[in-house]
Amino acid sequence: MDNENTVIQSIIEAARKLMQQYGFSKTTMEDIAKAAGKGKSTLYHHFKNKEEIIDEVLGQEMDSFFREVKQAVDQEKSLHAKLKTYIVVKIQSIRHRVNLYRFAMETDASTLEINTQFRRLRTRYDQQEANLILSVLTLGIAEGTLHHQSEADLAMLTELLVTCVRGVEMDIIMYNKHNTLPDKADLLVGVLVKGLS
Amino acid sequence: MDNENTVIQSIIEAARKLMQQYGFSKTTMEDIAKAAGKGKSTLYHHFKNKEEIIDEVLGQEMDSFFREVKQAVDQEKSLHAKLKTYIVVKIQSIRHRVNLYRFAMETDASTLEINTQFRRLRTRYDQQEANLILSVLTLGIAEGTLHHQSEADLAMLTELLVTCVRGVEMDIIMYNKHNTLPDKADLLVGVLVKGLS
Amino acid sequence: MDNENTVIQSIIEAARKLMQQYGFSKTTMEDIAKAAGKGKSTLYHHFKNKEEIIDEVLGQEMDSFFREVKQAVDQEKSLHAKLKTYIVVKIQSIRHRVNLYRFAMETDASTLEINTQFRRLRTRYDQQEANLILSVLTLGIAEGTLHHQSEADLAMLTELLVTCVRGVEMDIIMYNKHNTLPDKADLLVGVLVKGLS
Amino acid sequence: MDNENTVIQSIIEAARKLMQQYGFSKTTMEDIAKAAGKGKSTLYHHFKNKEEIIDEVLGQEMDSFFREVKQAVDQEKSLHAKLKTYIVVKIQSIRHRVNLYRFAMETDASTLEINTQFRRLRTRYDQQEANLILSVLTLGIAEGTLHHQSEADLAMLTELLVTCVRGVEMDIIMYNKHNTLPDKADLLVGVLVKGLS
DNA sequence: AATGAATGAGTTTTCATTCAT
DNA sequence: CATGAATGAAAACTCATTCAT
Repeated sequence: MDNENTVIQSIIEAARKLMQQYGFSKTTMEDIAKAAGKGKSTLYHHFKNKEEIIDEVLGQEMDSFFREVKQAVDQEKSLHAKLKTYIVVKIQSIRHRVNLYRFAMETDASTLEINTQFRRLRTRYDQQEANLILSVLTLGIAEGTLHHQSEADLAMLTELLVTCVRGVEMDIIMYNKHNTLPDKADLLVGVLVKGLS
Repeated sequence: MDNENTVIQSIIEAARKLMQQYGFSKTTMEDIAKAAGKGKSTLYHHFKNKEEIIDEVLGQEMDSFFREVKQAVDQEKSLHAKLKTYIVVKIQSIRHRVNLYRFAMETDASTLEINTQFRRLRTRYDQQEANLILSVLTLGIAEGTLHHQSEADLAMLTELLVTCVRGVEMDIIMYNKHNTLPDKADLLVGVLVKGLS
Repeated sequence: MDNENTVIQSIIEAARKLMQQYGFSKTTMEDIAKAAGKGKSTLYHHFKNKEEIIDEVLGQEMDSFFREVKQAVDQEKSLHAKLKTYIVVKIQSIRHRVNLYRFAMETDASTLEINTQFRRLRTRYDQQEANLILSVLTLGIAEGTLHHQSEADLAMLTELLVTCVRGVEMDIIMYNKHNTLPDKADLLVGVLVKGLS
Repeated sequence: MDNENTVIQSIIEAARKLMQQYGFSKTTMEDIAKAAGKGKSTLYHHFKNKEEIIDEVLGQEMDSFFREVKQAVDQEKSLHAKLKTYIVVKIQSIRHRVNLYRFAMETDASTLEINTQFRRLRTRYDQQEANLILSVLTLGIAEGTLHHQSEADLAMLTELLVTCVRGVEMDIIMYNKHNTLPDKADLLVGVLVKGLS
């Protein structure tokens, strides 16, 4: 039982490394098997097909991704610091996962099922993130940095903030522009906080 | 010669339609040939390979894309209106091109060359966009809505704005969340303008 | 020991159901194991290989098949009734076993051994059937419906009758034509009896 | 164009030989390609998939099969001779095609489409055969060997005859029992004609 | 200029069977 | 007895690209 998990985990581990480096479609079952030190057909003993491996890799990765971000944000005290940390750490975490992250886009008409599952994963993650940011903004209000807002407005602001940060993510993913990151994070937080206050 | 252009254009047209619908990798040379009413090997007479077709499709698409956005923005007068129009029209234009746009992500290690070319196209487009936004912001200063800024600061602001809008783009591309778009555009413009003033 | 038999029988039972539904080749060892509630490798404790399971399934099935037909024929009195019953019941019994029956044909060069074994089973069954029909014809002679015949002729007639009925079987197996069955059985029996008298 | 047919025909020819010898499922695309002196993927240039090759092989084979039988029957004059020839030649023709013929049975639940197409082929063949036998029986009536019959009865008799002969076919296909064939054909024809007169 | 023919190098998946515990 | 883990060998199918005409 413990062994079962070890084997499965070692396959996922191998898959994750390869997929991080080469992307999902370029990572073949053969590659994964070889990297895990197993026979190709052994993979099919533990997973129904490639899709199931991808799902597992993505699920684990997103969870650990969120944990990293949350932990870093939790350690900061002020609204400003928390928001900046959120942006910076999120981006840094993404940089190690660019290829996995790109997956969201590898979507074609024919891959609908993959995406269905992916969307589920993604939704779970987004929910967690929204909660995190919401609590940060609530703290900003308690702190006095932000005005008091209606619940609906807070939800909207949360969404807006996440949306803007997603723009920064994209700069990273698409252009590898991360040199100016801390400055841009500062500016973004400054503008948003001022704009929202 | 004129004929040559007609053929080439009909191939690109066919390729564009297919790629818009199914994405780049799922669109095969065979599909394109069939849709263009030509033999598969004919494509290779006019283009070196699939990559070259993709480049051409993307290039044309980006140009027309930029033209749409610029034209709409130019018709507005105030800073506020221009920015909102920029966001709204850009997003609308993207919606018709989601799969083409997604291309930026279909990247795997092995497809580096494609990306190199894509990056060139993308850079050209970004430059045009930056110029457009810069001129809008400059107008905002002339209008008195924004403070006067150093050239470096203006560049930074431009980039920030573009970055935030890219976040909205992503909401569309990844989640098809466009129902709240006009509201969100309003809010975003409001916050940014206030934050920047 | 008794337990051993229970396990074996439950495996065969599972195999039979699956093979009846999906045919021999499409029924995998995994399917059988799952249906029997056992591990895949457990099957190999009780049977040397898949072939041995097939043999057992076929053997049991043919025996029960013959028992059904014989029992029905024995209950009839006259030659005419017995022959008609023979055809009708045989066909009905086959209808529940179409996929098993089809097995005789799943033969490829590589499956020669399977067929060798199958031929043995089949021969045993055919012998029983020939005996049954022979006794029916003998009764027909005693009854006066048929002329007296030499032993060799009787054997030949038996074979002919079985052969013709096999044609009806095939109509069922290949075309599922069984709607006209009772009529055709009547006609066939009539023609044969008249032709033979 | 002529060349196209040559290539296609040579593929079918290769496929036919292999399938006649080894059966459909044991004949792989690779085998066919090798036998045709082509690359594996070339097959897919000319046929959509394995199924399409099988269909073509079967279609051609059935046509030539029917032609052989019809030609032989046409050469005979009397009802008796025609019927006997029908049986004997049909069986002989089948003997060269046993493995192809067996195909009808290679059916599993999953192979439904193949069978749909096969059923179409088979139906076409059966129709031709029924017409042939019908004309033979009509001749038997003209000849005075058979009583005059209603159209419906004639159809029924035709079907019965074909059905009985199918039994003989099966003896060949399943048991390779063809040594006693001519005698059995004589007997069968005798019994049927007497039974029908 | 146009194209039908050909293909190499992959890719996922299947399954009967063996082995270590 | 039982079984989870492992696998080799094969199979069907794909696709960008080249070549001869």
